[in-house]
Amino acid sequence: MNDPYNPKILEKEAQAEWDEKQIFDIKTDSSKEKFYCLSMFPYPSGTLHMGHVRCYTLADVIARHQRMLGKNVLHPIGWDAFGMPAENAAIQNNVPPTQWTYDNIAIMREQFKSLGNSYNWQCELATSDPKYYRWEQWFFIQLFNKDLVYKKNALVNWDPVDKTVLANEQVIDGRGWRSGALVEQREIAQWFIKITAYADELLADLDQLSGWPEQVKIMQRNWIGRSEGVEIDFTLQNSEVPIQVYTTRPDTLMGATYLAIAIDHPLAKQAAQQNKNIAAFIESCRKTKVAEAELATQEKRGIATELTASHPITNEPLPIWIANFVLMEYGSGAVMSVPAHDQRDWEFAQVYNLPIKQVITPADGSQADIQQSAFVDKGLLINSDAFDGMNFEQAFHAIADHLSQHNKGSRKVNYRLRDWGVSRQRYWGTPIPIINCPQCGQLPVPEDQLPVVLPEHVDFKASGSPLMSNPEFVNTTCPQCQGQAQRETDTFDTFVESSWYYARFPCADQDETMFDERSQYWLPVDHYVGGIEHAVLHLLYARFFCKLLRDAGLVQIDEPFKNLLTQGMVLKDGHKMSKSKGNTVAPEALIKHYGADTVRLFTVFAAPPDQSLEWSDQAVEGAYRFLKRLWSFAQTYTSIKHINSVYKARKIHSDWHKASDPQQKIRREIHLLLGKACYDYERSQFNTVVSACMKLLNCLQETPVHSTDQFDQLLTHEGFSILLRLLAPITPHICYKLWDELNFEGMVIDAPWPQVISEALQSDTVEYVIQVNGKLRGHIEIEATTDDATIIAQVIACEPIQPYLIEKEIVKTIIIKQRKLINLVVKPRKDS
RNA sequence: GCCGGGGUGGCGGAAUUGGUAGACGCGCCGGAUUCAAAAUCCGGUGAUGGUGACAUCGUGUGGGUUCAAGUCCCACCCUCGGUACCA
Repeated sequence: MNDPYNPKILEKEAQAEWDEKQIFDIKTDSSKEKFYCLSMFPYPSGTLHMGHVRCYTLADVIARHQRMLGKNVLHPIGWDAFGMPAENAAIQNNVPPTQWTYDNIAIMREQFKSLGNSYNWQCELATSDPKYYRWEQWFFIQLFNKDLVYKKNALVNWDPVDKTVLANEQVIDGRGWRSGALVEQREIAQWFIKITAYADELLADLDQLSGWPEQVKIMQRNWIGRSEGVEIDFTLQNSEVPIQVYTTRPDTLMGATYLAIAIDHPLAKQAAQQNKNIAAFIESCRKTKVAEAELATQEKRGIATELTASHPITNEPLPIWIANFVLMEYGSGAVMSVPAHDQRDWEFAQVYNLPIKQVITPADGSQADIQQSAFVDKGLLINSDAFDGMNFEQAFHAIADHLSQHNKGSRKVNYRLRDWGVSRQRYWGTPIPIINCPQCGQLPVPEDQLPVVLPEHVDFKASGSPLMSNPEFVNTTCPQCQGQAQRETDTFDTFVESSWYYARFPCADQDETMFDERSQYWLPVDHYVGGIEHAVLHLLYARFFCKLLRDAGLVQIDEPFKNLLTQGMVLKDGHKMSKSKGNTVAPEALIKHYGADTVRLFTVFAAPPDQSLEWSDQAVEGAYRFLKRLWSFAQTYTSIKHINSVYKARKIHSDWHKASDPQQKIRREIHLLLGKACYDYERSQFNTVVSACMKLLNCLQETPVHSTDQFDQLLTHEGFSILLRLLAPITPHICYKLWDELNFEGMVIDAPWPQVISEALQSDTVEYVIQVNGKLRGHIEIEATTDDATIIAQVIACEPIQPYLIEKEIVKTIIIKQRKLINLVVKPRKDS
């Protein structure tokens, strides 16, 4: 304790002590409320980066805080172990993905341990472990049997040189990242899970997630994109089958001047067979990657077909165009184009000289200039025969009714959300447990043959998926006819594994069932921590899976994550840290140099959790300095070691009211700061918790060193015990050590959370801010019990504001904000 | 393009949600200590004008509401995340 602060030794000792006492082992304790704290498990990419450190520190702060609040805490960690990087490493360095992945896990596990996180290591799991993914395969088969999965064609990025499917990330400026070849869209058969069957529930249940950030809920709502509209049948000349179009603006139907269909629409494909120009156009549109951002920003192009549709009301002929901006995945892959009232249609009509017919006019009687741009607001109908004069609502219903009466359309709820394509043409993932039999079709692998294990030795050099070129894996027998059959060689999207891991942690060792009673006890996750980049995909899939699991009777909850903390990015020089930008900071070196507590303190203090964090070497130094100050302060006050023995049982001295004014003031300040810190813990704003702790230390340092005054000693005792407990979740090692050294009772992590003592906060006077015309002009100390009239009298009489009231000013209004502020609204005298 | 964040001193950020803008920390400046440096400690630090008390301006830009706006409303700019095969 006389030595300088030495985190290297101190932290190792603390961690060894926690290990030895097994304080983070899971305990079933019915006397305590359970609290499941979870951080999004990492992909084992090699070593921890600062983004990891931030996420896992925040989660650890929450877990330790909840534990100190008296809860029984589960705080597991595992590995999202399947993914592309392992496969890439295998190709580049000739290392098997299994080895690469498990080597990385070993490194990162040690790094996690050096951070001192309070994990339940018994729960550790890796998704690449057959013991894990066998339940995923099993569950997929349950979904298959319930008709919740299906196979259909979907587009992928195709590298014509490497002859592989590319991820969007692997397409750089329209070219394959390795071959440099221009990518093409290609249709292949893939498995889908029917998330759209749950669209309504996924949308509705967002309302019950009061512990989620509003922005995440809004993003999910928009992603699901429920809309109410009308599906309209446009009859096709020379065809029995009508072309279906979905619109949310049936009121503009009379202004439709052409139809636009996606390049993948069956009619477009048909047209391409008969017309070389159309075929060439479609071919040229395919030379782009499959990404919404790409489609939405590219130049809008189209080509006319020889097809014509009839307007469902007027029977006017409408030309059909093929356009690169119409999405096959949304609606029916065809839209009615109303250039007067849709900006995209308007621009398209300008380029291709298509007619623009105005049918909506502003409701306020003004004129819309549709020569300049589309008028997209809702308004009153014109040029629409029987519907003229109607507003949006009236027209919506009148036109919808008209169409359904004539069998030409009906009201329809539509979603932007699409079914989840889970097939990946890759090796390092969970094999999809399906057998394709030439006689019997697609059959699930019998449950007693699970898991379908990923073969270890495969050829990464062969084209296509490595599994496809592995005959021992591919060839099997049909479970139905016992004939020759082939296994599915695609693997699952890795989002499938991360959609249910939270429920598996409590029973990771369970080989008999997917989940057991331990999962039921711990679920739902009480606080989930992870990056904002997962706001939609992962968090929506995980919610979806929870509902699938519930409907299969496997869990008893509707939603998996009660509270959500989405942490921001870690940036350096304004950019996301990444190897490619060369701006990474390795946490390992920092931990070696400063210790884990400093790294933890910095990441917590530097920014509010939900916002991006700008890296600063100097601020790390500052965090270190604070811990050194804390350490040397404790050394100065080794006298409280003695006091703590004396005061152990007596937290509050009954004679406290006899303490001096300065002493009372310091104690008041301590408890105000404690209140602030507790409030900020509750709202997960940990950066200001640290700030309050720094102020608290500054405040304690105002008490004379080695004072023999009993009240000074009491202040030091109480203040320091509060400070150590407030800091313990953030910098657990130094707090553990100091608590022990200074003879406080037990371990700090087992100490009761400090409580604000209202008696300490009491004050006889209130300081009011005085404003004149909203500008700060002074302060006044007023007895707390004073009534408003007296307060006003005192304020008007008080010295500092006199210059603002003399002669030319008269008081017009007085605003009083109780216990806070008085604003005198004054104006010049008329005669001055 | 679309959806969602963010923009406050030299820097990270604070402002208990409409009530003292800049807490806390970093950096910088000055001082103490030291042979010297590091470390540590003390003081100062939004801008402009003034010797000074003080005054005026000031939260991305432009408008608006209000006794009072970083906070609410309208329009815009920049930037970050997501955009369904990165995880």
